[in-house]
Amino acid sequence: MKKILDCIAEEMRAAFAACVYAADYGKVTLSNRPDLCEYQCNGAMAAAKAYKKKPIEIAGQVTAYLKERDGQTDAAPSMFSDIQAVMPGFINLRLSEAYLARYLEGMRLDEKLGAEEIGRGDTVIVDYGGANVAKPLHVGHLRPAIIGECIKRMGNFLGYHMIGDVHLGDWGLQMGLIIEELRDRKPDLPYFDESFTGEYPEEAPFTIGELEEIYPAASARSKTDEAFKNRAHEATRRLQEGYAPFVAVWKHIMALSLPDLRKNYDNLEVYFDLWKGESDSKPYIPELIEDLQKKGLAHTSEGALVVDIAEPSDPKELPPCIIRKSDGAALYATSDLGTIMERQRLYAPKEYIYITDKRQELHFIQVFRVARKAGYVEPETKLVHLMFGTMNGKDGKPFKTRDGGVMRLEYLVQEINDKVYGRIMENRTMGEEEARDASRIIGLAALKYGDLSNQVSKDYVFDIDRFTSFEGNTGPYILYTIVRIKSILARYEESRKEKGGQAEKQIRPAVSGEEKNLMLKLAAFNDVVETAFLENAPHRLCQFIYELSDAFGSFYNTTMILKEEDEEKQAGYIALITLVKRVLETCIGLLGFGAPERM
RNA sequence: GAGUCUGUAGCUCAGCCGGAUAGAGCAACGGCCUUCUAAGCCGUGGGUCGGGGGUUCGAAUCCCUUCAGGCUCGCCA
Repeated sequence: MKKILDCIAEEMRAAFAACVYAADYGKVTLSNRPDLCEYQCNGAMAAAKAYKKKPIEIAGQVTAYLKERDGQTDAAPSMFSDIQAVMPGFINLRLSEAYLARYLEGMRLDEKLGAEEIGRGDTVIVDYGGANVAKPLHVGHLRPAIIGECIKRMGNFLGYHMIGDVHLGDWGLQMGLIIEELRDRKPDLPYFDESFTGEYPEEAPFTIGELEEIYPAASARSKTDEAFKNRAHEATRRLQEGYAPFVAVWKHIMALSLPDLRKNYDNLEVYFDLWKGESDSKPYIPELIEDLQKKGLAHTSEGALVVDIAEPSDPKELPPCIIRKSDGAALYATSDLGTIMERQRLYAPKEYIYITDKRQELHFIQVFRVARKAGYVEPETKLVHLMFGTMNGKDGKPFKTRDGGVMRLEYLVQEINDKVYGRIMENRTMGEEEARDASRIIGLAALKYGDLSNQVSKDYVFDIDRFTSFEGNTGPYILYTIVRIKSILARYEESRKEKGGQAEKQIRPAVSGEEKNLMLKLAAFNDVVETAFLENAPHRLCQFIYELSDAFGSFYNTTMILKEEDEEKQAGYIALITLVKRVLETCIGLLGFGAPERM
């Protein structure tokens, strides 16, 4: 469906054109003065300069034309209930109730609620997750997972073919660190016996628990123990070369880690289409390096193989992209470039979206420039680095546990669920099992909404108490709105069974200000989803459903739906709140969570 | 040091490709439950949009400058 703003703008453009002004001045926006109007056009003021007239004069002409023409074109209801030219040159508009009802009826009958499939099946790779194997998910993995999942769902909804890749960190230095730490702890393992020729055991010689302890220990040690660090680099290089014993250890690590990571992502309702990792770029690396050399892009510098990416227009000269270290090992940029080669061959995406911490900005500038210079992507392929800000604690510093450590995601999720459970039990009578289920659903909403309602690129304060609050602009508040609608609809259906009656459920023109306001909000849905996706801005979707919930709250408070005696009117209300429910449920689905039956 | 991002109510945040009186939520205060979930709704108070210049009929928004903070600046990812 055409967006409501475009419908109005079309009329406005025609009016400007008919008054012999450029149609482009007929741009319409949502009003920022709801007390004066619902939509506004400021084009007359912009046109005033170009045509050397007073803005109000132009606004007056356009307004007069619109008033004359509106509603006379065909059998359709007239679009406006009020059109006014106001000093200095605003054109203020109100939509007619009949027109608005007809628009919403169109939405109601549309499976996609009026959203257009702008994606046309284009493939988009979303690289999010970025978990490291051998390391439990911690709070640092939360933002990419939540944001990426939302971007992916929005894209799919809009008709793109979104491919989400977890893209594990499974090929870098951390593997070397683990191998060497393991050697020191269990030197008798056959992997460390150069002369061993037998079969390596199928069972891993360590548990997931040990692994989770080994990595941080090794990582800390490498910062003070130079010799150990060098061994880790050497082990990393040998693993990348395919040294069989290390590959065997690597396979053990993968086998233990993957199910654990998957379980944790499942708990967050984050689902990847691909479980690839940096190691999958391995087959492409020799070719990558050879090609970069052949094209004359790569050269040796300080012992490493680098590609210059600096451009004269850069405000500061950027360092070259290192694709092979002086010890011969591959690194981050190498695997990302190899991965691009693979993705081009397997999926040929129209767009790549990488979701990482903003500290990686330079890395992606480098990788993107190399990919373009070497022609690994089409010139028109979009390469997007969606970078997110830091998740801070209430003190404004990066979020830590009470004792200053990094918090495991599992524990964080558990803490939130417990808080929500506590709140449910204070206020509601609900069985233990139902309350537990509900607190999982509500907890996830609290967590995701708390994150997504902030602008992606900015740092934000992660405040569990605020997020799990059931009041104000929170996930639980949105769910509460949905639950109340469900409750009304269930009661309505029950009473239909008893009394019969079959008034047609269709959207009727608003009879109150609250109802109209609710309808106006609903009408913005397709515009909002599209903008939220195109701008990679989930917070817009959050803001929208908050405003929609708020508008529903006012309507709910002033309109007794189940007590309404006029059956047709009541059926109209039911159609309207059913639509509100569908829009809200669709939006939270895109944000990545669902609603319980009761709360 | 250079580059870059951020600075809006006591707190947490919207608004930022220029438009009318800068919006929410929390916290504070005051109303509304014999009626669909009051985890709700309605209202009140609260602002030098970090400071200073400039462009413009009009600036939180664009430009310059300055202060404060974050992040980045070749072999980690």
